[in-house]
Amino acid sequence: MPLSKTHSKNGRTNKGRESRIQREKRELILGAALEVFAAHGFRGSTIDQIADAAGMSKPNLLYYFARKEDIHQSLIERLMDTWLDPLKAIDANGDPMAEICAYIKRKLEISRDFPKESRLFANEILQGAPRIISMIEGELKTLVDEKANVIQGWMDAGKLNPCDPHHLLFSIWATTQHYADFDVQVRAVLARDAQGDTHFEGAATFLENLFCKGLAPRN
Amino acid sequence: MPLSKTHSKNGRTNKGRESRIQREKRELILGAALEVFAAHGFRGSTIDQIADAAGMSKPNLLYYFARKEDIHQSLIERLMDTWLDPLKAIDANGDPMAEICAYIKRKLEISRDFPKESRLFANEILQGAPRIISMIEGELKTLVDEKANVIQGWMDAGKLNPCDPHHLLFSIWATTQHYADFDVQVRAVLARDAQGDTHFEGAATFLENLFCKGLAPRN
Amino acid sequence: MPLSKTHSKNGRTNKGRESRIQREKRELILGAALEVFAAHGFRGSTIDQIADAAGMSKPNLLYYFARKEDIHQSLIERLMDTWLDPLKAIDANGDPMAEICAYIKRKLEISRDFPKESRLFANEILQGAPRIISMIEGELKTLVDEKANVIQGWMDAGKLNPCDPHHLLFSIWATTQHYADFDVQVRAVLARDAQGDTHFEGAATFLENLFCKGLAPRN
Amino acid sequence: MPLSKTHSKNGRTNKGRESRIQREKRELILGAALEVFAAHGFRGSTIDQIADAAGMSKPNLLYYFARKEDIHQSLIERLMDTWLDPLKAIDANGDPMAEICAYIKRKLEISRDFPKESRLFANEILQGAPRIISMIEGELKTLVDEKANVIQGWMDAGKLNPCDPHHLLFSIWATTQHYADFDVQVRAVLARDAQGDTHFEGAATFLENLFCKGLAPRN
DNA sequence: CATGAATGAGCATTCATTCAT
DNA sequence: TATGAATGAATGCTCATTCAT
Repeated sequence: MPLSKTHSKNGRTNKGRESRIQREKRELILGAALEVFAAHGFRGSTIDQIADAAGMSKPNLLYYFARKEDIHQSLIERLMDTWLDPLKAIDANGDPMAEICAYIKRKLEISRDFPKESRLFANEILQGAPRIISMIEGELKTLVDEKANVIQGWMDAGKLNPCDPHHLLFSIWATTQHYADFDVQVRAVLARDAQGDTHFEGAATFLENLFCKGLAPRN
Repeated sequence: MPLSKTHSKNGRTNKGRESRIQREKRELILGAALEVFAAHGFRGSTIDQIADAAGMSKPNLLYYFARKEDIHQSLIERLMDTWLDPLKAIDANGDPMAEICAYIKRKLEISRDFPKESRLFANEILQGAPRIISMIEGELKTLVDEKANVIQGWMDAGKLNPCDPHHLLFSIWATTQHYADFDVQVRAVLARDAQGDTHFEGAATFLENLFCKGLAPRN
Repeated sequence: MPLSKTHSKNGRTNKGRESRIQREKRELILGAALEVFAAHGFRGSTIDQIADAAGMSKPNLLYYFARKEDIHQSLIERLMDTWLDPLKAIDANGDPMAEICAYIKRKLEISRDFPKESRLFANEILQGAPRIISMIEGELKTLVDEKANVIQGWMDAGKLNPCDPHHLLFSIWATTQHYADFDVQVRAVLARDAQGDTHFEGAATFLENLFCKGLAPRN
Repeated sequence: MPLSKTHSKNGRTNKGRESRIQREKRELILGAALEVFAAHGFRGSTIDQIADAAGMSKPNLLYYFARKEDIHQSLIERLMDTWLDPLKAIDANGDPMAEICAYIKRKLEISRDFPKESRLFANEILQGAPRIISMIEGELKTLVDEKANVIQGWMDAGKLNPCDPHHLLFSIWATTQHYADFDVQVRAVLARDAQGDTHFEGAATFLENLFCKGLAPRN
């Protein structure tokens, strides 16, 4: 992760060496920023809010990240790993149904455990993905195409009911991320049934059933 | 005579009579605002952008809508109808599978034909739905509960494979709206296969298959 | 009273002929403007407020007075008459004490009956009298000097206790106008004793006593 | 650390500790603001004018006082002390005539030395005292009632010619403040006699005479 | 490292005034 | 006359960013 412009500008670049304290401060800021960005969007968030949430002064925050945009960029970048990992984990040699069910489960867990990350991502895509379009057209597309091939292979082998693998992935993304991105709506509609995160179990049951039924090969 | 606060302020409003020209201008503004709000969110949009998009001066725009928030409110209000209508159309006396398939189809058409509206809504929910939470907790929840009851009835009657009706609705919303809200990502991943709106047919086929299989009763 | 610029600009000047209707509308506007200007000052008042108070549209109001400043100017001009008249009425041939008491009484009546005019004047003076300084340095000063001479004459003749006639006039102005200009404060301090205008009687009694005692010649 | 809302917003205020520099800047601003507000009233004054007068940029000024209203409020608050102090100083155990004469003298000195404060106050009252009405109905009224009682006591004891103590106070206020509030008019009328502040001596002589005569008990 | 102070650019909104009908 | 519509110039305020210490 590159040091902020402030550093290089001062000619005091640490050449990759970052003290533990520095790293911790940057983590602190990123955590605060995630909270704020996920709640108000990029334009709707102010450096003041983030500095407040991080418990530091605005200029001090800007010492670690020279521009608001940089904080956002850092968040997005590390987000992409979280985002791609579950998909990467789909094992071409595993049992098709099990692999897909596991993927759904992992995605749902991410929605439950990292809803802010999900909303940050959704915000970014909604605005046209200005800052990550290249990553999407590159890394993500490559990975998706690869895994779609795997799934297609399974279908061709009669191990899965045939359908478009890309749309299958879209549906898994959509249904699982929905519980993070549309959280307020989900909770409002479920009302008292959605205290805490209990409704995630209902969601898991439902989605497993939906996709298993939909994908199980006819015998 | 304008409806905006600026004018009603003087208490000489014409009570709903609105000239054709006025109505057209207001439509023009709302169209431009939809474009802008959907792309940048409420806080990320400026009156200047909207005025530019509508081809008028900022003060002139404010002649029709006294505050930025008023424009947004107007859009949200008319959006809610578009949003609830398809759900309302689910007929308790219709054929269960047909009704649900038709609902999915309608929702998908909305994503194709009114993607900006969908993104406006998504933006709003993502930010915690500050301006529509009451509508969601009220009108929407009531309607959802009602239709969930209908679906539950169908399941109890053995006409549908039993599952949680609320999560079913969430999944339909998520999968269909995904094609509008995550449009850039969908197109980037599908690349040349997603020129125009052709991928919506693939989506329709896939979703129909998914939900039909998932819901078809075992006999 | 000159016609507004709008008229001359249009080349449709009525050459001093003003229809009854026109005159009435102008009166209507001036009345409304007096109310508004007295309450909020020149800069604090908007044409909208005045138009509202006058029950007409803003452009229509501006048809009669082309600029906000013109309305204010008209008010100030006619105010000066009201302002100078009581002073003019001091009769050099009258009984000194009676003349002065009558003057005080008239001034107090003006404060009671035309408080808005008084406040308009006070506002103008407070701001440095930008629009009427010439009138004050000219007409008013001349008149004051003249009457001060009359009073001085009375004193020289032993009919009044000698004192500075200018400061005497200032004190009469100050004490009487106070009940209009500082109306809120007077009422707040007197509280329930100042319902309606009843406290003006107390003021009259007090001031008559004060100035009579102060001016009565020692015998 | 600043006291203004902007800063307290983040909850990390230093609780009253204010650097010397800061205090000086705030004084600078208040001085400039007093000048401007006294001359144009609250609505008639712009932050730009004040910033200019204080020799700083508008945002910098807003760094010290987050809102225009805050500056005004600060001025009004410190004004109230200046305003009530002389009245408080009236000593129930002192010599009645001497006490009142001293009060008049103090009030006149305030008009001479703090004319802008007086005009600020007059401006506020003229506009209906929106921001200080509570202070007037509370603290001021209480104090006035108390001192009016003292004066009434003196009258009952035959030490002063009986009259309404409230109107007496009003008259003292009116006559003394007149030299600050109507300064332009006073100077214009006195013309060359009012160069500098020399006319304040004439005023003092006149007022002492007026009120002494008016209040001296008949023996 | 940390922060108080400063600022340019921007933004929503107001308002006097003009224009067209 | 009357008014709906339009606009340039403010005006209060925000905010990312910079500067100095």
